[in-house]
Amino acid sequence: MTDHAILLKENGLKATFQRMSILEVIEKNGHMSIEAIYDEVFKVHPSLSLATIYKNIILMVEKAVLVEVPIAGQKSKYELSKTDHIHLVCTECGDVEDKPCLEATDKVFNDLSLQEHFKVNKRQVNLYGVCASCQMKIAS
Amino acid sequence: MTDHAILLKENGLKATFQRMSILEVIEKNGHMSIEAIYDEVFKVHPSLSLATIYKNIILMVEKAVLVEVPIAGQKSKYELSKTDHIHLVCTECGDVEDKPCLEATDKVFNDLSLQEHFKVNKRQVNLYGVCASCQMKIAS
DNA sequence: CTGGGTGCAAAGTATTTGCATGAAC
DNA sequence: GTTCATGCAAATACTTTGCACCCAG
Repeated sequence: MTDHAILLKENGLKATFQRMSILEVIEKNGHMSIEAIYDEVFKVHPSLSLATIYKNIILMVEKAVLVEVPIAGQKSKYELSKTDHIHLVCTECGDVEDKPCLEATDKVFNDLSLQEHFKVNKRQVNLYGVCASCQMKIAS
Repeated sequence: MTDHAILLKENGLKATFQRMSILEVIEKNGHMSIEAIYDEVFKVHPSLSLATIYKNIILMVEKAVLVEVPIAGQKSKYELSKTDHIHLVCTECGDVEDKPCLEATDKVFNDLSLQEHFKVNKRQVNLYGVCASCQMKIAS
């Protein structure tokens, strides 16, 4: 049984071929929009319908198998749940990279949580800018 | 001439009644979805069309009069451009509060910008949790 | 005046739903 | 076998566009 099958089972979901394919393409690409997931999964399983993608993304986000990454100026992308990190969003090509979350920020956010009578459960940090590869394209 | 009119002019936009109304309701409410903006502006100016809201939001985001605030599990909200801050997003009622951005995080992000060959232009920090007022509702 | 802005209605996308069929366990 | 998931097609919701008319500068 594959890791993805186990992950699904642990969350009370049947390990269908469709779900496994979705998790595979997201794992391979890191962060993907619904449309991009569909295009990729379609290559492997052409009969898979877009409705199935929608239903499963919603379900897997509810079960916390996936996380929605909302991004200014784009449709949301989805990633596998993993330890906290920062998103570097390139405003030229739209790509998203992960950076480890630094301890310093951890502490700041935790303090804030205590101060504010606001019980923080999750955080999302997006830094928007231009990635190395797009900087080079622009320069040339 | 009002502040909003000046703000629009400075960015090369005519100060129409519609645009002024949009800015007013956003200023009053802090963070609003397209739908919410429409509902509020409609009260003042019932002939205003949703298409006009869309056209103007897009325009004002381009001109940096407004900022899109993308939020997991909701449609994006829009706020007036202002100094950097953190968003506390309540996952119960959907409301968004601002908190000043702490110097400590500032420094961390700036350092990261230098390290990473990634030119950061803008940042967005969302902390998701339960606001004080919803915590009380849940408890009772 | 005149150019840009608005409102309307229609077109285009994106997302959700209901239901008959099919697959996982 | 049962239960839950899928695929399809239709419905709904969201967003954009084109164009005739109107208003701010």
